Amino acid sequence: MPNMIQAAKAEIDSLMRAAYASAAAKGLLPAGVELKGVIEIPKDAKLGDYACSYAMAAAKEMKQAPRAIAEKLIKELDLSGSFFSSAEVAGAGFINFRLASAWYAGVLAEIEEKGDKYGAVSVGEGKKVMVEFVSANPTGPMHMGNARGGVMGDALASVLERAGFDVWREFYVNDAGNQIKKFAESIDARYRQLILGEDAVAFPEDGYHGEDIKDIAKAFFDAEGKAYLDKSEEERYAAMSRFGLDRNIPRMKADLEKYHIVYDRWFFESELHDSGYVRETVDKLTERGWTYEKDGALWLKTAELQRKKAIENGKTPEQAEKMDLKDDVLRRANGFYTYFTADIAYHRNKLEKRGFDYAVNLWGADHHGHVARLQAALDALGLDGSHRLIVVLYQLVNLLRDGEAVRMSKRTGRVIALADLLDEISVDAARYFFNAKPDTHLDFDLGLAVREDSENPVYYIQYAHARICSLVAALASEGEKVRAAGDIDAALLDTDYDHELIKQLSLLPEEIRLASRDYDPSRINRYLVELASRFHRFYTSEHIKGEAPELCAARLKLADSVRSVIAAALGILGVSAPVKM
RNA sequence: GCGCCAGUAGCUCAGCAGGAUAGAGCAACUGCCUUCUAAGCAGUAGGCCAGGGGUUCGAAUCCCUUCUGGCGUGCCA
Repeated sequence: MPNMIQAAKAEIDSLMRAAYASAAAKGLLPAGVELKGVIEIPKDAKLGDYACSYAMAAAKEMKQAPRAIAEKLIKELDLSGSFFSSAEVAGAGFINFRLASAWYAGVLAEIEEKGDKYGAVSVGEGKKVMVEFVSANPTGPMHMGNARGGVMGDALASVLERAGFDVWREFYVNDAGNQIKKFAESIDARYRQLILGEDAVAFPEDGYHGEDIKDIAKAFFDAEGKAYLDKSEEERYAAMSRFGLDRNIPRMKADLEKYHIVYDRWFFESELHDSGYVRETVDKLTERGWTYEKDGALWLKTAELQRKKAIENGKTPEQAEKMDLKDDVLRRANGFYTYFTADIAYHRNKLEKRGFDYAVNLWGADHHGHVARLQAALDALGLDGSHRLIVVLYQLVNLLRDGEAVRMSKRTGRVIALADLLDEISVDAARYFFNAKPDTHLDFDLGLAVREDSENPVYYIQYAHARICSLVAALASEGEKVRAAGDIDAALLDTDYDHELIKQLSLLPEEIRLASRDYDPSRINRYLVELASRFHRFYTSEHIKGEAPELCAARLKLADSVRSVIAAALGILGVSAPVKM
């Protein structure tokens, strides 16, 4: 069932076609021209509620001035029984339509019918999409960038769900490879320092220097005593990395759950190695002729693949030749696979083995160099990575307090950790503020996030919701319940405030469609601020309680619809909708 | 060098599947609570959309180019 925006646009299209057929039949306009152009909502509501550019687009082919065509078409327009009360020619040849009360009533009815599912659209067609986000190294505590990625990933997943995709949330745990080796070496060094003294054991140059490593070593010592002092390096590393991961991963889960982020699965990189899937993936690339051996290592021809891709994307062969590209190592001379190789295998696992139509990843912007080559590698496997792997890059977070940069955490003397942030601000504020437009640096101001006034958009939105809840409760206690959409007279909602508010309500499905198209859930933030703003304006200028019964009922219904839509949209962002403030 | 992203009001940003006079919030000033939450509302101001070319009825939006900033360019992850 189409939403009210689609319904309005579809109706304008058919009205215009009927008008053109009629005008052509009378010989007023040349026949046989295919009508095209856009039907849109004008930026300035004074111009009209919907605008149609068909007359302008047809001007050339009809060999008439756009305004003249528009005048002829409008004479043939029959608006009776439609969603529109009037139409007029304006500007260079626009035809502007004015909505009638039946359409406004339709919006309220749709909101009532869909409830907290209002805004859902079906562009996803049930396709399976995996959203992989955060995927922080399990070798230490998470930081602000992870918080942003977590909040954005979770909100994006929700947006895609509302857009009709079959969504799966996943955390990729890098529990194999070089950094785990460093992790184990670091714990081992701290463990032995604990027993033998700090000076007796050298700490690895490129090890993890954080206090958390000492804590892990201490816990390991408490559990095992000196038993591991004399064991082989291999045994020590295996036991310590296992011990460290078993301690860190549940903490990461707990930290993310504080932000109300829950995954369908935590996928372990080691699984890909242990099952032979990484090797099998490399073999497949070799079979297809995309690898070669050099200096004892196995290489992937990523340069050639990326040039091919660049040419497909419209670059000239000369430009592609000029690109400074290098091939990548899949298997090092020491026999170990690189992180890149495991990543290729992981994405093959997503797209091929597990049958996801799309893999959406949220990465910090510093990883942007990997996007093209991972896509290229998946292309080489015949998986169309250029289209099925979508990477959303987000810039890092600058933490500010009242305009000044915050670098240190008071508690640890180090960069503020994910979990500590919630000591200062609410989950709602974190979820709202981190969900900003991904491709710009985010200045996150702790002072602003805790402010309780109009400068803080979270409170502004939540306040609108609470205001309505309190209004509904006050009227209910006087026996005035919110009526069903069919039982109010929508024609009484006839002020500009009413109309602007209802039109904003009608926009949520469109916002969700665009947010999913652009992989940008922050559209919902902006939508909510605008909705709250229009509600506050309506509320200030129009009374509800004490008005004539029918008017009171109509306005109450409108307010309650706003309440429902705010709650639904906040729900997508994972922000609460308080009943009282 | 090459690649990706960004450059719109003093600040933070919308608008970028081409449409009408380029928007909002903040900061500044002025008003509004004897009826539903003032955590709210109303009003005043600010611009060569980084520069230059092109495409067309029409460009902040598309193309080319120059400049500025961020990031990347490992047998690291």
